[in-house]
Amino acid sequence: MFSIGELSKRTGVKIPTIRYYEQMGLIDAPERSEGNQRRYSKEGPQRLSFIRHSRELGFTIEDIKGLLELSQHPDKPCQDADKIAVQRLSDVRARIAKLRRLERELKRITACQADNVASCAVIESLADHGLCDAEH
Amino acid sequence: MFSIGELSKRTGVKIPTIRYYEQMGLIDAPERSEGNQRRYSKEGPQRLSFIRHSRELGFTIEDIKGLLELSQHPDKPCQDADKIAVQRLSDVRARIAKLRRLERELKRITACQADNVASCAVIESLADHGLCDAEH
DNA sequence: TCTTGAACCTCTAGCTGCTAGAGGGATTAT
DNA sequence: ATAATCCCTCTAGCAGCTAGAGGTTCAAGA
Repeated sequence: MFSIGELSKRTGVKIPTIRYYEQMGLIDAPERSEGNQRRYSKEGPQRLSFIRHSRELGFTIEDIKGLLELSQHPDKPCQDADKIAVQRLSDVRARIAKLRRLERELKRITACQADNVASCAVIESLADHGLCDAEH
Repeated sequence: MFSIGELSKRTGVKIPTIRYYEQMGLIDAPERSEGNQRRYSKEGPQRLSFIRHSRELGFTIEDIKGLLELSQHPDKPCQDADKIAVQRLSDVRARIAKLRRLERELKRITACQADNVASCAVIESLADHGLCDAEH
């Protein structure tokens, strides 16, 4: 049995965020002390770490709800979980591709040698999308 | 002189977004018709395209304010503009690096061959951060 | 000229995923 | 017993829009 502050320290999830997750239904409302303070058992950190890790990987709250639901039913086929992860993977790849294009353009832009804004590549490039290498 | 709908079509920026930019001070409040509707002149699309392009490159509204300010003063040195762009470039690179790590982990996770959730790598990996290749 | 329907207006509230603060009560160590 | 530190709920705020309500204006056809 430990407090929310303790749970926060163990998992690296901030206190208001823990309460937020509780409100969003990601974690069950824990028991309370006499004085109405949250008291977590040892399952607390596990579930919260799962959530934290998933969030770091970019899963949405809704995704995580689905994954948690699944993990409560160990006999279900894991295709659903896989589907969510595959979707995430393709999101991530798309974002990487897009950022690479941006990187290329920003690199070009920042190679600016002009002395003043009138002929500055940064401003010019932003004004004229037609100069871009790629679409975005 | 054209309407906000026309401006929206020409620039690809949605109507409420244009009004939002006006409110945020990115674009000047345009003239109005007799009946209080916005009427833009040919400078409208230029500035808005600049903004749109900048947003696509991930510049914040505040960044763009700075860049627009600069572009109004063509005799200023362009170091400031360059600084903003360089900062963006390093942001983008950091984001790419982070996403690459996520991609690697998701790829590993989605190679799940199990039949049911009990031994599914997706769930397991998310539960146990210790299995990660990298930090995040 | 009148009428219709599309486009426009302002204002408010909602989205995601938290985070910060106010104003108060509980717990813990000394 | 008291002080320091924690915790409680509730509300509001962040970015960058987006959606809706409820009402007005515009432009084109009859």
